[in-house]
Amino acid sequence: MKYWLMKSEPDECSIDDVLAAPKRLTAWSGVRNYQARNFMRDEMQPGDGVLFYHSSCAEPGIAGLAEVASSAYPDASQFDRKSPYFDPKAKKDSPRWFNVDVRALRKTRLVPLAELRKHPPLARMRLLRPGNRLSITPVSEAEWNYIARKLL
DNA sequence: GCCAACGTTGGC
DNA sequence: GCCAACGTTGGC
Repeated sequence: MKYWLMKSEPDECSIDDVLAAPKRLTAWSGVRNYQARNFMRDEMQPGDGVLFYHSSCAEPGIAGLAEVASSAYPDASQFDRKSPYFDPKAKKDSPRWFNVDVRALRKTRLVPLAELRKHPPLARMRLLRPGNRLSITPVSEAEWNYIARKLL
């Protein structure tokens, strides 16, 4: 069992949106970064823990808890000409992009990015590294436990 | 809206 | 395989 932090823009898909969705599930499609793709395709397992993070908004931070709900499968949006995530180089028989399904578990209080930075045990979190832009980052078990017990 | 950091593209 | 140009991310 592993732990992850996954960023979503709340204007596009907030924790409330996923909680309100059928079965509280959403396909985590649209990821177009190879490192993030590889995490989903190669390392994620159903049941892995997910910190649901709101990015590119007034108050960026952790907004909820979720879990990985499927193994990875080809991202449908890469083949959809009308989608902003359409990729003309992707082929049906050799997809470039993959995604997992994510199930929302519950909303938490909003733990702002600025607050996360104040906690020394979290100083090495991938999310907090200078210049980090990855939309999916691994979270260590120690980081996960600290956040779950002390910050949520 | 700005801008720094980063990833990708494509010419050579 | 290098690297400049370009596009994107995302906090502020």
